[in-house]
Amino acid sequence: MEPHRKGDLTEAIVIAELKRREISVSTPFGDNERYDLLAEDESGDVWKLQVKTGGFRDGKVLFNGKSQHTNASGHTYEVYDGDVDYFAVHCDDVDGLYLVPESEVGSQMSLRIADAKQDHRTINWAADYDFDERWPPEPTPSGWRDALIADLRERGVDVMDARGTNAPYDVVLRDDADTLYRTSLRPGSVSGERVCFDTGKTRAPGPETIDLVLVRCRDTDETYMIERDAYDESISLRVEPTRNDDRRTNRAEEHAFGRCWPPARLDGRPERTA
DNA sequence: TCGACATACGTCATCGCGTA
DNA sequence: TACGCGATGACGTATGTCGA
Repeated sequence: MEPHRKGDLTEAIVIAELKRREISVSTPFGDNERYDLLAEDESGDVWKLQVKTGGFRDGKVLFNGKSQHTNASGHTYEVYDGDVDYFAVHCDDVDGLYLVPESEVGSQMSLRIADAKQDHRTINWAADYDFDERWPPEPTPSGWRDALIADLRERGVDVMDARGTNAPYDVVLRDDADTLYRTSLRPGSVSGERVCFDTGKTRAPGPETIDLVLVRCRDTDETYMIERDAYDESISLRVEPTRNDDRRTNRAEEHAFGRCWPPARLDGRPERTA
């Protein structure tokens, strides 16, 4: 099978495997993201997965931890380097699904299934990376949600935590004028010069239930604020200016929380006061 | 319309290094 | 010294965008 189709087939298989385990899966729109899937665990954390086809050779499942591009000077290779959280590796030959942290993968990795002729401490045993053993992943050590809420309170923002309720938002923010804002909190990262985050469309918290989205970007160490009705299904915030500046371009710096808070009165909404 | 260049994908070979 | 892993890079494929 031609490689590109094989990659698509593996992606389809992984999606099916995740759905079979009742894991919520989203796929990025278009072909411009470095990750293949977004998977959400039971706690609501969203993980960027890069699907890889594993080849079975010499008792090992082999896969590459880099992407390859072609440019004028020939082929170039790029490691994911934080652009994804985990590799979801599927090997058709052994019908195995493995979850490997991006940080543990260099340009290539092999997961040993068969016994080696020689015991070696560098051997990566496939059983240690079995998907069912590894899912759900460990929460991010920083506890980005708590850190974000603490940061907001440090800025003097009144934050009411809505976790544990059935509310479609994570927190409610109150400004100095006692106006309340139903707010969704999202982790974000920089990919392709844009701040990427799960826009939440899979869980359908639209403008009718959410006023603001706060994105905590680990790469820029910045919190961005977006009014929910500023986009329909998705929005991207450019970290670097484009060559041809366009007024439609959403610049990340213009959404920095410190610059945007408190929000302008949301048009067409009844004023909500405490 | 077409070529250049960009985004992806997997396979394979070779080499260096660490370890038993 | 043999073995095993990881790094590197050449090679093949498909598809989309953009400008001449």
